[in-house]
Amino acid sequence: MAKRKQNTRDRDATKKALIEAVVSIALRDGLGSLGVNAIARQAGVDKVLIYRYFKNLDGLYEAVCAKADLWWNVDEIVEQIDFANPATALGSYILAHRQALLKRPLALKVLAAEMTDRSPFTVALEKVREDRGKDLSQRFAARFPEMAGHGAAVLIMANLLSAATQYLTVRSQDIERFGGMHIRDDDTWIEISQAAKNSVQGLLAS
Amino acid sequence: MAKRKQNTRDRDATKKALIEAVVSIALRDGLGSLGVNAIARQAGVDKVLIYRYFKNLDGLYEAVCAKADLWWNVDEIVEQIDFANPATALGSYILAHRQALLKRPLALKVLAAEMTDRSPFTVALEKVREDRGKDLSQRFAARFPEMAGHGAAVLIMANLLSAATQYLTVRSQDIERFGGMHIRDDDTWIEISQAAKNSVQGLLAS
DNA sequence: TGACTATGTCACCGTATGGTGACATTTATA
DNA sequence: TATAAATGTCACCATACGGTGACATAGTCA
Repeated sequence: MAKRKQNTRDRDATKKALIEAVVSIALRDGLGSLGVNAIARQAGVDKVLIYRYFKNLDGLYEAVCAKADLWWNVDEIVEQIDFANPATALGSYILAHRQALLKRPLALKVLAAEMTDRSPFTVALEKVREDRGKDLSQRFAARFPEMAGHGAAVLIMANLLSAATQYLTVRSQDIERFGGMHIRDDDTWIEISQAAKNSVQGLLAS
Repeated sequence: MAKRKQNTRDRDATKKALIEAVVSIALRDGLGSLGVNAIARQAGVDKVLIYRYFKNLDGLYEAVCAKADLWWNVDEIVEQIDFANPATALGSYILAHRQALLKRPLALKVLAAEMTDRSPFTVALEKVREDRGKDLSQRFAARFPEMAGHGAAVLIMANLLSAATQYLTVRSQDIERFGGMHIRDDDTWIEISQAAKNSVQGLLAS
């Protein structure tokens, strides 16, 4: 279990071991299982060093957040979006959003934990998510000025579909089906993307 | 804090006090704060009675689930739905779904907790939710046979919108906004319902 | 009444937690 | 080289947890 540290006295290495221990426990058992004792044990280090080097558990958590990429980069999303028209863009965004989340298991754990607890992890996620969200929606608005004419309906649908994608992607880590849909299958998500595209298309045609 | 029980020796009253203590703690602090000591303290009863009368914490939880209504009744939803056409039906379902959840704060807590933990609460919720969901979708299918012609797209959109409603309603207990939408305002949800209705209408027209 | 059960109180155990102070040893500085 | 700081180990504290056995008292039934 414990990554034994030999006699090496290296502050940076110890801090790194602690940070990695946090991530490893969070991924294995969830953020709820984090604690000084468990983290120190996992890092193979005395727990007192957490207080010495990070002052707090929260200080350690903040250090983890600073090193982890908790959310997608806008460019990473944009380059997977088909900007042919607003509808196809939104359909492909769903798939890109889901893939970006799946690439970040820590983000999935934080998204799950933020439903019940507030921690440095969740506040860090809130912040970066809000920034990226605004950035992305601005890029959408810039490419599709015609969307403004249709009121807020398209924006609302985008938010709804984004929320659903987030929720179902997190849940798909634990459950197989939601309302009959096999939310772990890529095929299902292609159908979801298509249905969303067609819906928004109908919305714009009206 | 502790609801003092006087000298009354009444097994049923004690069991009731324990059950109510579970609910009260769950609503105040979340399911994660439940434990023998806290529950017994809240009920003003010795913790050993939990083991005597319910065998386990899980036994007590199951008793709580048996008495609580963790999910909406289908009739309660159906009577608020406008079955004029599939699109308006789905739009009104969103509002009915949200209202039914808001009426059940314990359901909201369980929905939040099931993201990170599995407990008798979450399995009970899973079961009743699945049953009611199937029932409701059958009623939809019976009233709108024309939906079958449009493939699974409408069903998929119904599931997505249901997931989004569930997620955003739970989150609205803790946060004010999601992607710029004020998810606590009833006005916002009317707009959401309208956007969803128009989307599905467009989907059926295509 | 007497015996027995049901109900409830209390003290206690082992374990784990978050947190702190005292000590040892390595490294760097004067 | 002598001194001080940095790094790490260890023992310990108070608290809370889940869980159990021993005991007191109220109700019930023969």
